[in-house]
Amino acid sequence: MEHSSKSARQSPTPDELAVWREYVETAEALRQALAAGLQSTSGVSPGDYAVLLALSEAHGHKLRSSVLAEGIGWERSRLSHHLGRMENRGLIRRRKSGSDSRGAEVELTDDGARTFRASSAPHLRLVRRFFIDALAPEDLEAIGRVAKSLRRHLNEVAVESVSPDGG
Amino acid sequence: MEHSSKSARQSPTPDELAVWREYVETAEALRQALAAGLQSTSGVSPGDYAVLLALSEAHGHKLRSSVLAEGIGWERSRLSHHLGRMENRGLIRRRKSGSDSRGAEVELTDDGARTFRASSAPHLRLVRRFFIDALAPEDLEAIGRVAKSLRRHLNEVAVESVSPDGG
DNA sequence: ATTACTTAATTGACGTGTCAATCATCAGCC
DNA sequence: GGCTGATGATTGACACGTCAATTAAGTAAT
Repeated sequence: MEHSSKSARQSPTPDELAVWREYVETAEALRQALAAGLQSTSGVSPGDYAVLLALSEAHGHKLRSSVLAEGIGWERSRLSHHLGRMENRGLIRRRKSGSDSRGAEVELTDDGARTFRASSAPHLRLVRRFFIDALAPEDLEAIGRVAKSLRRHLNEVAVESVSPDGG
Repeated sequence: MEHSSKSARQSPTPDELAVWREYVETAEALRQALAAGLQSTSGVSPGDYAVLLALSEAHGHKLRSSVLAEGIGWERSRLSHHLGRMENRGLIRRRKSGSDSRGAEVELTDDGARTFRASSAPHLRLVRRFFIDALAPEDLEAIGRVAKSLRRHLNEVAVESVSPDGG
């Protein structure tokens, strides 16, 4: 392997790093702007929104805890903590599942359903204003394509990191 | 204003929404992968890293608290909490500033400097592996360009949101 | 049926982030 | 000096996220 050849380089070049920083800071700003909007228009957090959305789309407005976790890509424990908080606010309800009584069924309350309906439209408007409206159609297409490929790459490389020669 | 004309539409189309979701999930996965890598290789969080980096680059390895906050784009209170934790771990030190004794000077300890040196290379390697290596050069360029424009747009629109007709 | 293993979910501890309230100091003014 | 208002930073309360440990219930082997 050649020293200083492109494939042997381990750290990003200054130019690459600049793009990385630009990306990270923008992603963070976007995340925060959306979270603030959601909070101020409807009093829900992004986490609340994800849970309410998934339950709203589910048959009978209820899901097994594990299925819900899988669906929104959360760790079990994170979901458990979050559901506890949402249950205290009356947005959802938990009950033991009939078929497998280890499992819990998470169910949207009427209040939760109402809250989701109220938060959805303002949230989507903000997604449009903050994200879609900023982008030319070809940029939007490019983002979708690049994000998909980034994610695939990330999964591949993440596997390596667990194996002996990975880090 | 025409109903259902493009400019009057408020919510994203399903296609636009799909790109948005792809983007959000990828950004989140990337964030998390980097954080986990940083944690496991050097025992520092992304927040720690940001603070250590800024102080490492500062003259005399020290900065006014407010300057540091500005530099890394954090709220004062967030920084204050974080510095408290870092001070407990011996990574930084705080002392009253001479010129304006409201202000605090934040100073990197030797241990903090060592920790940053140890964490920097592995972190940059991961940035390369997870981000740069996944992208064709023209994609990287596109990301930089799009991120910049997104951020500009976000700042403009955020201002409107504070004014009477904004939300 | 008891033992052992696995799986579903919760819990506790602790680091992180935000908001509002507070404390201390500085600057201008009388 | 002694107000007053702005500014730098901290604090407390509470929501959020991760990790490791735990509880509870299902499954398999003997």
